[in-house]
Amino acid sequence: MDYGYDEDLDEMCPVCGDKVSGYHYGLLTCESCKGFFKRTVQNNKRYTCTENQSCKIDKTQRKRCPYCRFQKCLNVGMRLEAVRADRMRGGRNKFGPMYKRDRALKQQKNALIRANGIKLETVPQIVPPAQSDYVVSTNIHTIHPVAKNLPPNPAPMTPVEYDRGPYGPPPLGMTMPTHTPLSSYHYSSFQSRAIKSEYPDHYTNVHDPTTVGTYVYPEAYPSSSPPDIPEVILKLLQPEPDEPQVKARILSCLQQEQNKGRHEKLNMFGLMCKMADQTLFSIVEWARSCIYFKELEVSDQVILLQNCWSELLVFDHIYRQMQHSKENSILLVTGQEIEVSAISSQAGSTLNNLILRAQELVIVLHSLQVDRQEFVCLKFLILFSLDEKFLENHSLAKSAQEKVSSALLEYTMCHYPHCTDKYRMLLVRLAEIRSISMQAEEYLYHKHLSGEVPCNNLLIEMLHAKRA
DNA sequence: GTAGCCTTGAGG
DNA sequence: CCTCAAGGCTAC
Repeated sequence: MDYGYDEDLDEMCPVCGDKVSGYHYGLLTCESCKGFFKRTVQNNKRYTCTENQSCKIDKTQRKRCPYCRFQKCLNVGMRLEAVRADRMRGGRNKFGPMYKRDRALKQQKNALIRANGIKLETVPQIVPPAQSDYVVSTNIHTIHPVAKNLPPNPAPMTPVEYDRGPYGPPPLGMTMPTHTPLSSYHYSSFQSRAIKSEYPDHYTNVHDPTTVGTYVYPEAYPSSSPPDIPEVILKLLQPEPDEPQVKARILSCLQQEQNKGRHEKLNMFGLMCKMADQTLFSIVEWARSCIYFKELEVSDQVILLQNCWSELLVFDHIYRQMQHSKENSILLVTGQEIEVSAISSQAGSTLNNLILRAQELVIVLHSLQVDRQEFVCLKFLILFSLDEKFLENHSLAKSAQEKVSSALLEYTMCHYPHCTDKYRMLLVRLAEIRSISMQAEEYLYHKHLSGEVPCNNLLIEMLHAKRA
């Protein structure tokens, strides 16, 4: 049957621009990128980029940086699942119907061009897994969670999702060449954070707060009587970003995104990624103007941020929900509200579990009456959660961490005398934030591998940096 | 390691 | 049968 295949073959490989030789691993690519992708996945190869992970990949330079080439393969939508774990030759895989549909679309487009001489928008190569949890309105102000009644997907195959893909759970060994097992994760040695399991044994691993109080901190209280709020905390409060300003900036950024061409528009999940991406920019800005942190060498700043970016995002989310004070809905950084029930009916089990865990933590922290002063301290302690090796060589960071810990202890004892163990209870919760953020990273990584995270996303850069 | 060509084999 | 997207082979 003629699918207009000749026209397809005139196309350029989305990875390197070379001539396409057919559908390979989910989309039309050239023979060399097909082979490269196969070798990489089959042999579980791990590359590193000697530049800054943004090398240009074209026909002449594609050999120079396999790291960026493979990233581009994933970004344009090549599918790890299409590389067979059993190496069986021949036959057909489940992408067949998708390829067929894509051909039909292209044929339709070509027929229209021939008939009308109209130059149409490019028909995208196989719509990347667009199974959105939500239907995205064209206007960011009117994002609404929508039930299943909307767009019936004409594709015979539902797109792959981490939670409930059509092939069952993804064969991790095969599909995640850069996967780092959670168990090999570096845990901080810092006080309550010296926790080995994902679900920490609360309290048993917690540093005795009384010993923290024995530190001497000449800078913290320079004058006679202790002030109402320790000076360190006052300094931590200063670089706090202006909420409305951040809100406006992110909102306008998302609006800009939605005003792009039709095919570049993001689905709900994509928008959420963009939102988190922009929030992360604000977090980095905050860190850079943060006392002690700004005095560190840039390379050390990078190490710290790479270590804790997802925790800071989770904590930012949680603190927003604490102020929001509505158990049944989630407040976004843009000021929009989404009903939890609407999310849970649409999202997969992993995302639901993440939201649930975060909401539970919101309740706990709410009952602990965490205030803004404590919030900034905890944020700082997350930022300075270091592993043993780092700590040994960075006395400045170590003393900063101790100063803030001490200030937090003083503050809680002074302002919440009825809640005798508040300091320790707060630190214990940092471990839960760590655990949630790690689960979130895994989730995001799977979403990224299935091509659902928009390109040029800081979150993904951070993920890769951490896994490298 | 790369990339062009070859072989395979389920599904149409 | 034929198709074509998998994996395999091998000169470079």
